Amino acid sequence: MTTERYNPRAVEPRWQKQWDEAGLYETKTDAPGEKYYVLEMFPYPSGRIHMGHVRNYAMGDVVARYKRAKGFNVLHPMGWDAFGMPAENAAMQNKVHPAKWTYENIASMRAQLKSMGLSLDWSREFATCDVDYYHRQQMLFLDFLDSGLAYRKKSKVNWDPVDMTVLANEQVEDGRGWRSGALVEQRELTQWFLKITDYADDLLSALDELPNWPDKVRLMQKNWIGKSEGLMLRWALAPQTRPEGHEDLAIFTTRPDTLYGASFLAVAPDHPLAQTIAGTDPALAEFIAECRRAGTSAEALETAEKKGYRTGVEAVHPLDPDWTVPVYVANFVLMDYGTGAVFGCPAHDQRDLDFALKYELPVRPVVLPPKEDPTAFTIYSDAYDGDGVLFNSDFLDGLSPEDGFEAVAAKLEAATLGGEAVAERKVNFRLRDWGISRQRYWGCPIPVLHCETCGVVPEARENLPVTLPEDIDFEKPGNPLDRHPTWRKTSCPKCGGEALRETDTMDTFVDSSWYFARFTAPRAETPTEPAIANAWLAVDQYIGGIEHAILHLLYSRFFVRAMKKTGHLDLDEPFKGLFTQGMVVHETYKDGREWVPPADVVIREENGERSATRLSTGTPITIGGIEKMSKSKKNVVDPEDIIGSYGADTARWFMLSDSPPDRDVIWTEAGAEGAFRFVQRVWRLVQEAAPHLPAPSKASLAEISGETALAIRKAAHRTAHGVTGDIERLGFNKAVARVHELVNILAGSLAGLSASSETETRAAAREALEVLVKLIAPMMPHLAQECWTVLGRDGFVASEAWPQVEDGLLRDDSVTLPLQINGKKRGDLTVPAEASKAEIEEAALATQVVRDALNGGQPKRLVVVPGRIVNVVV
RNA sequence: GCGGGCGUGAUGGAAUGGUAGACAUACCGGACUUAAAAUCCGGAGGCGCAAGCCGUGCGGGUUCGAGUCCCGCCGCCCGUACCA
Repeated sequence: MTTERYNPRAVEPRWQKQWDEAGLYETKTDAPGEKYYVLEMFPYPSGRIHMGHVRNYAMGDVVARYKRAKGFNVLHPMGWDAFGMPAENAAMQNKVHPAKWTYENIASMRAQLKSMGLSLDWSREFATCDVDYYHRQQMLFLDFLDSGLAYRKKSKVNWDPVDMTVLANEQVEDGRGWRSGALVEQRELTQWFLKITDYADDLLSALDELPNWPDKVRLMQKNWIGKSEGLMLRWALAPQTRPEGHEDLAIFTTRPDTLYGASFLAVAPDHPLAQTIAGTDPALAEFIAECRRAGTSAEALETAEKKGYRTGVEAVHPLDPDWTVPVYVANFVLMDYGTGAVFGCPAHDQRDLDFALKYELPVRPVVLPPKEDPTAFTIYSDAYDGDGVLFNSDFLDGLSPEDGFEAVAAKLEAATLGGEAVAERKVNFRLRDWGISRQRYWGCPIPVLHCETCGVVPEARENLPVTLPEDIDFEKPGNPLDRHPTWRKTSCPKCGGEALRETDTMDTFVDSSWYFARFTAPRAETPTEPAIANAWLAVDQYIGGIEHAILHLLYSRFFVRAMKKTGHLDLDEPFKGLFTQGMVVHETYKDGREWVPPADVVIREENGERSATRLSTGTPITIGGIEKMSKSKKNVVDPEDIIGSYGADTARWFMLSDSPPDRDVIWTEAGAEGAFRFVQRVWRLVQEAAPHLPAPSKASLAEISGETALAIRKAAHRTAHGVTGDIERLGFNKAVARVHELVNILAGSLAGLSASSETETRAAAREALEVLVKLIAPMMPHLAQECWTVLGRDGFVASEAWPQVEDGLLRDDSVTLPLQINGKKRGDLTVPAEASKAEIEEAALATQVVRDALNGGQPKRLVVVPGRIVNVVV
């Protein structure tokens, strides 16, 4: 018997062509079956797909194919997140137009994705840089503007004074511009914002309605939104010390109970009070200027050394008119949060303590931890932020922090300062409005005009789309729209006079905040066809990287609310189910200081020691750490190479098999080879058995009773049951392990199968092999299809129903329980499957191990968990 | 800095609070082969001749029983609002 080796290079394109011609994966909204929308985060068209894409899309494809087999009407589209900075960088470096660069990248990535054999509906494809798409985004923007969801305000950007351009946070390295090396300055610009804060409370409370999201993502969003209930509290400023026009200073605090521990106030460098004082205090002006040379990212601000400047202004303690504390300007206070001013309580906040120790401010503990002596309790270098009882706090002494909060709030709400209440209760959110203005070319133009008479005017809807000009130059840095000779000049739709176009384009997060809705009617004249969008949405299963846990997902959640308000959707949440996959990582290699790609490395293993040499030069190579695949470290494996040599099924199978899908997976050559061997193994198993099987659907399975045949049936049904549950829970690696087990069993029990084997065995073998083929079909669609044909079946396995599990085949007559003495396993106990607790107890006490352990005595305790364990405590 | 996560054999990992290491990779031995590859069979957490003891990043705790739950550390990863 000779078997032909499975050749994916010939088989895969052949079936892909046939699926394509049959329109197998094109979705019709009115097709039968309950709808199911599965979506993977669409890729940025960098030019080549990477292993992370293979993993992401393989997972989504398993879900899509599985749900189709379960009878659902599945929507599984693909598109391109095509605006953004890399295209502009390429334009500057290689003098290629961003559009040309982007569309060429899309063309090559589309070809690569198609070689993966994904069950995507390509007829719905679009790129966010298509005029057709951003036209509808401009319509949405105007609707948002009309409903008060878009507005302008001043905010800060990173400014490179040499390149005269705005920098993204990632373009700022150690406070300097990445190209010019110049010290970055903060600069204030008037920019466009979307009012995500209107929905802060709803975005928070609706997290509870998302049970199919990972807890960690919901928690991250909750903390990001950052709802806190506190007190807005005004401190009088001592008359001799305060500047003109600043009688008091409002701070926000969630801990008014610790007010007697206050030792300073601190305001943000941008706070009006700081600005006023800086007008007459050059040293403060210099301090503020220094703070502004830091970049705008929260990370940069918070990791910088905490510094303050003592203004000389003193603030009067709201609970004690004889007590004043100094007012500082501090680099760690954020103008965006609360009032841009805080009070410092060093004893109970680590950051305040660090600040107080540095500037030799008093540290007065006011919360006494349980079991501490109030006369001896002292704070040294660690602040105490736990619970306790208030002390050193006058009328608050003895209260809990919660009661202290209430007492202070009640007292200060009633007190007045300058004719108004000293304090008021306030709910504050950490979440800020979404700044969408970008001073860049390659993005969706914001469709408004600036008219000298009418001010800011929305572009008339009939004048949309506002398209990007094609004749641009990237010779100079900065926004090409700004210096375009004619593009800006237009007329005002309101007065007909001369007007200038807005040159800001939109953040690319806007593009990705509604693409899932556009897929439901990708060619509609309006942003959505509401009836169709409502029928398909929400996305039932969304799959993508954990790095999007907050921003992209939160913006999308905001967008469906805004689109609901403006009548484009009737939907509460965009993504019903969410799954966050891990990254694909790989070992790194270095030849001296130069990174070396894996393709140029030969690994040897001797006496358990791994060593490496460079293929092209023969020089020894240092094996480095396992890191996220990245161009800079060259530790990338090109999926095209893998698909070219092993085939798409092998790449998909390996990406699904080796690690839990939410964790990182390490790409290894050996793992890929192992997956390829398994492909061949399945092929051999099916091909060798096929000639000896009964004709399709001729096998009668009901009266099978022979031991061998029954064992085959049980194995197949047990596996089908397990794999079904695994895929439902997206446990692909476990599904793969079960399929391995089934193939191991079948390879053994079908080894000698021939035409003269028992009829029962041959019938069971056909059933088992068909189950196997259907189970692997979502993961390795080409191999499954080829096996399906070899088994004598017509048509597409992709159109076949998922295997039906016979529950009767899942049960065994007896079970073997581990038998523990004092929690340690000392034996096994085999009992009938339906044995009662009492029967198991009796059987356990009768065993030799237990009798030895008891030594004639009585057990102290007997724990029986039927189907699980028996534990005898002696 | 802050928020979130992860940590189990040589390696990737499995394990509703219930037999730690399923399944796979690498490795070792055997069969087949002139030989190799492929394939098939077998072995294997550590220590020990064995009975057994020890083992899930480190230190505590809860429990009849902890990889799993709680507290405190360490290390790595993600996010930190203009990377996508």
